[in-house]
Amino acid sequence: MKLPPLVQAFVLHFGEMGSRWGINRTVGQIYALLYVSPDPLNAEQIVEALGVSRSNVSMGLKELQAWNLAIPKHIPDDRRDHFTTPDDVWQILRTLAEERKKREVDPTLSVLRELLMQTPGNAEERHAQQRMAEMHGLIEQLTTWYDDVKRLETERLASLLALGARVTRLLEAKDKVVGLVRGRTPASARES
Amino acid sequence: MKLPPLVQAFVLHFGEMGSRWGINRTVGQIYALLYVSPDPLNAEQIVEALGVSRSNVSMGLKELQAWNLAIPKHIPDDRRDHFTTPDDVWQILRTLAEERKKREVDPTLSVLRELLMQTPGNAEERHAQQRMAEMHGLIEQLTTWYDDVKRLETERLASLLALGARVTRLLEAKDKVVGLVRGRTPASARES
DNA sequence: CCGATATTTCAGAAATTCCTGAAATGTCGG
DNA sequence: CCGACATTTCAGGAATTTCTGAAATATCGG
Repeated sequence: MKLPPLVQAFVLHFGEMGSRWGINRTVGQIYALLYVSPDPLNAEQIVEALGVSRSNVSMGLKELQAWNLAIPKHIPDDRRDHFTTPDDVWQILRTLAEERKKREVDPTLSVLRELLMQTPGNAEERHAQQRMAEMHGLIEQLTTWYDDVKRLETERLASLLALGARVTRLLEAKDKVVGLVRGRTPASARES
Repeated sequence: MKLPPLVQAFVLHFGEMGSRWGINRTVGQIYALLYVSPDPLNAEQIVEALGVSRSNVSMGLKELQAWNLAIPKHIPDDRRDHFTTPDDVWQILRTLAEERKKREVDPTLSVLRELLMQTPGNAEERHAQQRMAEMHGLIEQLTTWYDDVKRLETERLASLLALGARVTRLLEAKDKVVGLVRGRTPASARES
């Protein structure tokens, strides 16, 4: 691996973290490399930069594409595929959340739903089902919130984050002013 | 493994999902079993229920304790350690978020900080550092938000979620009424 | 259709992670 | 301190995942 020290450190770190994130080292490194590269890279360049096999890069790119974390950029007069990462980090965040939900949450939700349909055979099962219902309720609420938030464009999402928990304090005031808001700005009131 | 069908299905599912969550099958199964059990279980009971080795259970319990997802309950007149999961699912969510942040986010944040301190040697490194700065900014904002929200007690967190993205619409109204709110509720106005 | 180039597939080697049984260690009542 | 029981440690075998090189497939200009 021959890369500028700064880039190399970044790439190696992502390789290491990869395992904690459920992706393998090579995939993490490829992502990191594409992320900091000024221009799209082709597979051969990645091979040279990372010192891994061509086929490994091919598989890694395929996985990154499945995650929507690497996107092919066609370069004129060049048959080879070139790849970048989406450039808006907020978009990346959304993508990551979406994919992780799909892989890590949805299957559990569907299993829980199925198990909650069944009739418990005894007290032990009844208690288990009760606990499953609690978990199901939590996950449903989280995914509902997520579905709600994920459509926000970057700017609003950022300001929502910036507001953070202070929202709840604003909420305390909400009841006091909501009727007033409705009266003055019918358009925004309809949306709330 | 001899368990009521409902429990068994739940336990097996958590075992399968374990790998996607960065924990191993046994740990996932132990957690699931404790989660649905009406009473705390000791290691030997877990061995019987899951059909894995005693030492495996010992290691699994150790890991779950490190995650704060299994807590020892002392049972009078019994030398053996018994374990449960925290019972409030919202608390579990907080714990999970905290631990994942610690393992998956904090190390990256610290690497990024370090790399951003260094002086880039050329245009390529300068660009890389620029991208790292973007990522750093995003993560910082997320963790700030998280630190802000994590202290909320269950009830408020739930209502914050229930509100979801509708908050932003409320925000639009905020500017229009903020002076009014200030006049009526000085405390909440200071915070907005 | 051919030759040149690019990419993918895939069997098995390499690396890593998981799990077990045996031994070591810890803890308690007496 | 001893003996009974409970738990932890850990070396190495088992299982899984990752990676490679070779072969197969795809794509293009001519």
